[in-house]
This record gives sequence, C-alpha cells and structure tokens, in this order.
Amino acid sequence: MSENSEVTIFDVAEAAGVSITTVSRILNNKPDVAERTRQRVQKVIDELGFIPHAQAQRLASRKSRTIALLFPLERAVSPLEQDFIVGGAAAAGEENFFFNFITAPITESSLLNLYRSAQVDGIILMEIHLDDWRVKLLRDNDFPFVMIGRCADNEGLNFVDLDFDAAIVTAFDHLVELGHRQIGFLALPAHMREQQYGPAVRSLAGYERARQKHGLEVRMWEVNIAVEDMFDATLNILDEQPDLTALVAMQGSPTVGVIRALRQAGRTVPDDFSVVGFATANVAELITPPLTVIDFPAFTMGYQAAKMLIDQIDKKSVENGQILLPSELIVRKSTKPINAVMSDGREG
Amino acid sequence: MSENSEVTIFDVAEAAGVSITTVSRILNNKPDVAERTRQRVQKVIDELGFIPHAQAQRLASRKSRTIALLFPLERAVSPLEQDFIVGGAAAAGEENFFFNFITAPITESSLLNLYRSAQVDGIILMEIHLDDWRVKLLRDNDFPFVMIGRCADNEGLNFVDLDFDAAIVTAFDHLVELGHRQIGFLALPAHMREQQYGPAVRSLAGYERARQKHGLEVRMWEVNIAVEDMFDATLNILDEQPDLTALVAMQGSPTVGVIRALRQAGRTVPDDFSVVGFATANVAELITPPLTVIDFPAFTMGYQAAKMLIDQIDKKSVENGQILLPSELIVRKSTKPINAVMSDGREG
DNA sequence: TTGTAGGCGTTATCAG
DNA sequence: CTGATAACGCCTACAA
Repeated sequence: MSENSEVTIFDVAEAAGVSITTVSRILNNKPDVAERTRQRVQKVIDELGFIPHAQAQRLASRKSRTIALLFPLERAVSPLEQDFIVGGAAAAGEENFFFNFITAPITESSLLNLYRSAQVDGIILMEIHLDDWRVKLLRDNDFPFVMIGRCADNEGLNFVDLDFDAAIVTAFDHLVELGHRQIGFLALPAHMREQQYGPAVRSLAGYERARQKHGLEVRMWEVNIAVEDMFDATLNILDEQPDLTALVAMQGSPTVGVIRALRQAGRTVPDDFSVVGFATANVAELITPPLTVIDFPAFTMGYQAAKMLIDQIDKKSVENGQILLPSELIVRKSTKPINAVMSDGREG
Repeated sequence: MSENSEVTIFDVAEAAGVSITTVSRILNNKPDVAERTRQRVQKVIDELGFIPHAQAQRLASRKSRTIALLFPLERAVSPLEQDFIVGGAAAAGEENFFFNFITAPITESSLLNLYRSAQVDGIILMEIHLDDWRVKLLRDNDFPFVMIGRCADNEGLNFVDLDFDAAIVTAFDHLVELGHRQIGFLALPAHMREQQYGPAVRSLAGYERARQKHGLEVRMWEVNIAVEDMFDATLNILDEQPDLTALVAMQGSPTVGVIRALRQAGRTVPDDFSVVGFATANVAELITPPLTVIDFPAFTMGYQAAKMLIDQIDKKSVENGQILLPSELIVRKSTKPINAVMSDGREG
C-alpha cells in the first residue's frame, strides 16, 4: 500500500485503465459494474492506498453524512444528560455518520446556518420546552431533526423521551405499597416550570395524578438542582412537616443532599425514611445508601435519537418516530416498608 | 433577509455588481478590499441571506476546520473522563471549529484515513500509553494531534496531562501530615500497568517516591475500577492488615466501595480511618462523607487540549505545547488527624 | 483595489 | 456495462 495521500480518483482510473466514473461507481457500491472490472479496480485502489476526499464527496453528493447534537452548556443541566453524547456518537459511528457535538449558544440564524451551510444533514435537540422556538423553526423550514424530549404538540415530529408523568406515578405507587402515606415531592425549580420545560411540567402532572390516585395531601416543593439547595430545603421541610416518611425527588444526583439532611435531622434512610430519586445506575450506586430510582437511560436515549435521525435522513421516513420510554423503577437501599417505623420517625 | 438557501456566491456577486473573487475576499476578511465595496457587498449578502457552503469552502481551501476527539468506548474508562468531551467542544466552538466526537474503535488505517480523507485537520488522543502506536503513527505521518496524557518520550509532542506522580506524593504528604503512618495504596489494576497505561505507571512511581520520602512500608494493592471490587478488596486488606489507618485510591468514583467496606468493618471515615481519592468535584461531593481528593480537572484538560490543537493547526506552532497540570489536593471530609485514633482503630 | 481563469476531487447525467 | 462532460460552490494565484 502506498503512503501517498495525494492519490485521487484520476490516478486510480488511469492506473486501472478505466474512467473515473467507473471508479466512482465502485466507491459507492453501485450495481452496474462488471464483477471483473470491480475487482481489478479495487485492487488498484488498495495498491495505491486511495482514500476518497470526504469534502469533495460531500460537495458533489450534496450530503454531509454528519449529524450534530446541540448541547446547551449554559443552562447547566444535570449531569444525567452527559450520556446522551456518548449514546448519540455510538449510533452515528455505527451508521458511518460523523457526530458533531456543539455546546456554543445557538441563535435562530446560527441554527438555520447549520443546514444552509450544508454542515450537517440533521440535528438532535435536547432540553425541549413544551413550546420550543427551535422546534418551530426547524419544522417550518423542513429540516431533519429529532428531539430528546418532546413538545406539547408533537404532530409529525420525531422524538425519544422518558414518560416523566408515569415515572412519578410509579415512584408513588412504590412508596404507597410500602405503606407510606405522608410523602413529599421535590419538584424541579419554579423557573423550569415557568419556562415550560417538559420534564418539569410533566412530572408535576404525574404528581397530581399520583396524589389523587392514592388520596394524598399536597406536599410539594420546588427545589434547585444542587446538593446544598436540596440539603437546606429538606431541613426546612422536615421542620415544617415532621410527619413525613418519604420523599420523591426529581433532581438527580443532588438528591444526596436530601439524604444528608435527613441524617442530620436524626432520620436514617431507609429505616426511618424512604427516598426515591431519578438517576442513572452509575450515580445511584455512588450514593449512600444506594438510591432507589426511576432509571434515566441517557445513553439509550441518545443512541435511539441518533438512529432515528439517520433513518429520517437516509430513508426520508421513520417507522416509529415517537418513542416514549416507559419508566423503570429500580429498587435499591433507600426505600423500605413503613411498618417498621413509628409515627414519630423512630423504629418501633 | 431572504429565506432562499440556494443563494450562492455568484448570486451575491451579480447582485452587488462585483466579481465572486471580491465576495470571497469579504467572506474571508481579507484586507485588500475597499471599505465602500465591502459595505455594499455585505449589505447584499445580508439581504440575500447568503450562507457560504461549508463543504465547498473546505474543498477549495483544503481545510476542514474540524477536529476530532477519539474516545475509546470499549475500554470502559472511568466516567472521570467524560468531561474531556465537553471541554473540548467548548474550546472548539470558541475557535469556530467543529468538534467531532468519535467512539468507534480505531485501526491504523481508519486513523490515517481521518486525515487522508480530509475529514479533520487534527485529532485529540486520550488514554495514552507510554508507548502508544497511535502516537507513533501520527507523528511519523506528520499529522497534527494533541494528547490528553503523555508517552514516555514526548520530544516534539504536544500534550496536556496531570502530574499523577506528584499527585500521589501530595496525597501521602497530606496523610503523613495528619499523623498517619500505616497507609495503603490502591493502585490501578495490573493489566493497566502491564499495558503501560500512563497514569497506572506514573502513580506507582509516585507511590514509591512517597513511600521512601516518608519511610513507609510497602502496602500496595492493584484493584479493579468498580465499586464491588473496591469493596471486596478493602475488606480483605483490613483483614490482613488491621493496623492500617488510611488509604489512597486511584480509581475515582468507585472509591465509594472502600468507604462502604470500612463502615461494614466497623471503621468510620474519617474518625477511625482516612481516605484520599481521585475525582472531579462533582463526584467527590456525592460520596458520603465528601471525599478528600486529588482533583481531576477533566473539563479544563479537554479545553486546553483542543485550544492547543487548533493553535497547532492554525499557526503551525504552539507556545507551550506541553502542559503538565500540577496536582491539587482538595480536603473534604474523608481525612482527619490520626491523634484522635487509637491503634486498634477506635476513638481515644 | 478588483477581475479572470483555473482548479479542488467527487458525483451525476446522458450517451454509447 | 462504460465513458465524456458538466456540475458542486468556493478559493487563489496571477493579471490588470
């Protein structure tokens, strides 16, 4: 194999005694080539170490074979979502697509330019709001994209999302089954709800459903996604409502703050108090005690979103373009039946 | 602004009454254009909503303005390194470079093809071994790249790495200063050392230095990077050497397994036993008690590597191409002076 | 300061 | 099944 990186399709054609058209056909696995010719040319390609020039291919074919994930760094979302990246890249790699990872803040024109400049064939959007300007823009311009998350109206849109509503109901079902009745809900911060951030709104709806389903009182607080804030909030809450025996929290890994506050307040998890969180397996295992959670399959979500997007780009159609992942409860060591607990929070 | 995405440089030239050369000059901020002309043409560009075709630019200019991070998924490295991605992408975005994130397994030819096919202008390599075939290959072919990590011989190479050797010494200094003398070292697994994985080898060297500096006995074990393995190993170690009062661990977040094992063995951290780990702030805060660590600044490392690579590509030279980050000890709640502890591990 | 002309390395169309 | 030839959209000497 030659080391010459300047070999072009012309050189191959000349050396093989065919036209560049034929070489191009072979490069792109077109059917209309004689098997003998194919083999002869392929041999020359290998001998010369010819590698097609990606940019030239993209210019001529008008396809970039590149997708991008828009990852809004500035919103400082939970590290839960980190695995979207890895999952998306893995899927793109399998399909021989390039995976662009973009963290720069996006504007209307920069978003459109991504397509107009032919840099990408499609985009994965995350941090979706119920009424999302990016979604409108891309849909109106008929640009291929897939959402991780979903809007209020998803007609004709492709997405993969977790069923946050059902997830919260599942969490409450679990606690009620363990005998808990005084259960608090730590919702995402108010500004997320106000901005109509999907998970914030839907988890709240789930809470309402769960509450009514089990006839529970309203015990809900909106808390920032940070260990300190979770810690402080929990102390205050215990102070106000010492009869609580369990909490469900949306905030992911910072839920460790809840457990620390409980310990400081003299409540042991899970003996005196149960906690259900929201996290990937990795994080849940780090927390002490290992956290019973609604699983957050970030890798899978990124993976499926990328696959779906590539389908959309290649085939212009997707078999199932709306994947709503069911919530899966993983019971670890932070929840326990209440019957071992007295109403004052001490062991019986 | 027009919405027509089919506007080309020809249309702009025609509408502005200039040649495409002039338009090109303005697009690329070349100096030799009359200010009046520039403004007139710029106005037309805006009015027409012209966006240069990225692939065409790349083909003609022979530059992709794209860098890639090769992230070896199969080796299942610690999640510490996840933030390399975000840091690298942030830096690339600032420099107007595209950031390709590649997780597919790489071969000699696929690595070379990345350059030969003109898909990328440069690469960030991670998981560097002292004698790394990828490094040799890229250096021999004179392809731009930067390492996160470093080889044994780094002559003429660019990298950003943590000083693992010094880091371990720092950790031991801290413990010795607290009065500890029976200190164990949980090294990275043997296969990493055998494969000459940089951090594995260098942390071991650091351990030897620290041991001799302080006149400590050899108390070293190679342990897998997994909570369970850390847990089991710690129980065995405590059984063998009950006089231990502190451990230094290289494994990152799974070090939580050490703390759990200590608790199970009746040792409380930090009252009866001190632990120093290796982790990012995020993870260290999740562990209970919050872990005293050598900080692992993954975001910064990814960021600096990308900046350095882009420097190398643009200017063909780098001012300081070998960044060895000093180790920074962050004292949290998992270490404590020994004088409060009796030799049998109970409080005095 | 501006324009002309010739690539850049492919793919695609249409004849043969 | 194969081959000219014209795009693809832009950049870059070189000339004016």
